[in-house]
Amino acid sequence: MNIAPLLNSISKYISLTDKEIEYLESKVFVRKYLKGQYIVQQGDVCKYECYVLSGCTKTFYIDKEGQEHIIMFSIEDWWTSDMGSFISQTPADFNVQCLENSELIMISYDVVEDLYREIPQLERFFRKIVERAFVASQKRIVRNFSLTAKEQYLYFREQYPLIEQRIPQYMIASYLGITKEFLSKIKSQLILEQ
Amino acid sequence: MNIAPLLNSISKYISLTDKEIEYLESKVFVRKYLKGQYIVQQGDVCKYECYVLSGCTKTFYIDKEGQEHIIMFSIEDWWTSDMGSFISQTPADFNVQCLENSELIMISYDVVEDLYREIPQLERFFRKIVERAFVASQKRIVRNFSLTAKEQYLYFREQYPLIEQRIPQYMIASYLGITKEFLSKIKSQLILEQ
DNA sequence: AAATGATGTTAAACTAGTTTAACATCTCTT
DNA sequence: AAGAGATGTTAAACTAGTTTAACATCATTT
Repeated sequence: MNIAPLLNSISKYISLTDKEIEYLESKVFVRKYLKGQYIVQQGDVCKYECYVLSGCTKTFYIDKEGQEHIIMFSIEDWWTSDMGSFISQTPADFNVQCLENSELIMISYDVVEDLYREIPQLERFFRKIVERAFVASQKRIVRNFSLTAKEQYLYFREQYPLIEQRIPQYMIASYLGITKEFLSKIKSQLILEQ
Repeated sequence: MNIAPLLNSISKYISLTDKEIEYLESKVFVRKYLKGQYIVQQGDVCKYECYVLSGCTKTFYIDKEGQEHIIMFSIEDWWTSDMGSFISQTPADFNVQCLENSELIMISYDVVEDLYREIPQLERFFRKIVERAFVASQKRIVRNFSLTAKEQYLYFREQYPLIEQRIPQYMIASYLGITKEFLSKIKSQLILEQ
């Protein structure tokens, strides 16, 4: 089982003993998903926090008009789940679906308390991970408030060049909160400008 | 020094020994601000995480056109700061200003590591606080995506009735991401409807 | 190579929310 | 009680982004 990328990621914030690494390894598992498969479904209780080893996922919800809205993408070395559902074990607001064949490290709700008890430092690691996620989320709200759709697209392209290449345009439009037609218009404007 | 409300809030997630409470008490302090005073200023490094004992604050930023955008309000029993600035000790994106005379418990960046070392459980407490803040922030993004301005206003009114009464309408408009003129229009529509 | 389904483009008509500007009301200070 | 400053309202002209609908392109399957 190859959890090395996760251990490497953890080691940026805390250092674990060999025993702790062994314990962590014994409590998590790796799971493969095919393109199109769901990791979390809206309405189900989210049982896992997932670390992406390879592949790509989208987190989205379907609104009352049946429209899909993409909240985030996750690629290698990112975390994904429906945190609201996970922490309170209530029905998920979001779906998480694989956009490519993917390999994830799964941390179950059933073991996460054991992990925190045996490896108290993990509490710190996840605190820091969530702090960063919160800051990123606030910054996204700021961008929504003060940037035009075109500016938001340029920001996305600059910030996540790797993601843009792997994902169809209409999903990027959904992530930006605009229609695919309008994104298409923005792109043709940008081509004319340069 | 009255930190009882904070201790009460902490006790919902973890339990502290008398010694730990004493240590916590020795490391934090209470500070009073007058209406209009700034707790954090855009561009400065945010030195504190603040727990609101009494009063009310707004967190906002000024965009490149000089427009103010309100990110959040904080009242009794809420936390406030510029977390992005605090965790990485870099210049703040946000201002935090008091809308009423306020009393805050201040936790300095200089002592927060001591606190985590002496009271490891606090790591858990803050992890949970930030998890909730992150979930709330994601839900706000969802509302921005799928609700009209009127629906967002109704949600705000239902969710934070206490805040609405304490704050001028134009700040609520700013929080919702709309102009004060349009909020005024929404309100007159709502009056006609009922 | 034809057919199918998924993705992307273009353009016209439309709408939610903005801008501008004038005016109304309220509260605090003197 | 008069004036000033902050807050709130109304309405007309405007614009960023949506909707609808038709068509273009590309990859995959048969």
